[in-house]
Amino acid sequence: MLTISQVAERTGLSVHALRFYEQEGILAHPVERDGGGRRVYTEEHVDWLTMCVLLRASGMPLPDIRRYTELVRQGPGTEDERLELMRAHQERVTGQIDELTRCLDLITFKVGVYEDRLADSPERVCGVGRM
Amino acid sequence: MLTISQVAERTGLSVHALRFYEQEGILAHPVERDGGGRRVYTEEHVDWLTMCVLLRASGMPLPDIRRYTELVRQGPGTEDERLELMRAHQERVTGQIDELTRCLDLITFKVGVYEDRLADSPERVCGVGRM
DNA sequence: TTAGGAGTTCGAGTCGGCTCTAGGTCAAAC
DNA sequence: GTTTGACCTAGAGCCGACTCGAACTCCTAA
Repeated sequence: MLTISQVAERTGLSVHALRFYEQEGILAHPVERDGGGRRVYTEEHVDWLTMCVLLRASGMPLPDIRRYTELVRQGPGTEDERLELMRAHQERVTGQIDELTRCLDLITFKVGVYEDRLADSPERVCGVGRM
Repeated sequence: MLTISQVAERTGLSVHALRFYEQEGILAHPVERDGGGRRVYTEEHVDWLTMCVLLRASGMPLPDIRRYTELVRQGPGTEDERLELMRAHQERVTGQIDELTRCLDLITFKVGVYEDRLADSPERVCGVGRM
């Protein structure tokens, strides 16, 4: 039994984002309301949202997360599509990691270049200049 | 001596993006114009832009790339700030890779879960259901 | 009983990074 | 000589994922 701000704190999402996610259908189980119409969350919601945060952090777009959420809501029998979704995302993420690793190589090379240049001539720099 | 569309093809940027980048000050050397006012690029531009594409692909924001470009334009004496910029970006990228790797662990776990579930009961799926 | 704080809805605004459109110029091919 | 296609500028539009604001309702505690 958690308030929206407690869930915000636990998940790292803002209260605005939490309402937005709910409206976007990014919750596997509906959020109850108390007498005054306020949202009442459970630990299950926190768990689900925590996973959503991870999916988002790895670049899964909201429409995909919504689709996945729908499949989970529909219950058993949708495992094949869930697997498909996750596999596709898995590939995207490995691809991203690969690309970032390639970029990192260049960046690390650049860092090395500047370190050397500055080590050689700490006062008046006289390197190649370009790039 | 290259036209904008040739540069677009070589760098993977659109012609729109190339004009936009120029306007944003993302070119270490100015682009010349022919008699008709058309941009004339050189291989050096392609090299520079290729690096910019890599920096963008690794999430460096345009303002940072612009700053880096300015420093290179200013020539020798700015190496310390260039190094600082690249080091900061290097850290961001390694951080990103770490985070993505953590996310990938969850995703791979999920994929495993669904593979097992589907392998156990290819016809009528009777798994736990939640998530 | 009233002030404060946390919650509500709905809709508008923001931001980065392009992308696209309109309206025009120019050189070459037909 | 006109049509085609690539180029130009300036500025508007788009997209995703929030973020923020206004105007309101509650509950609680002084």
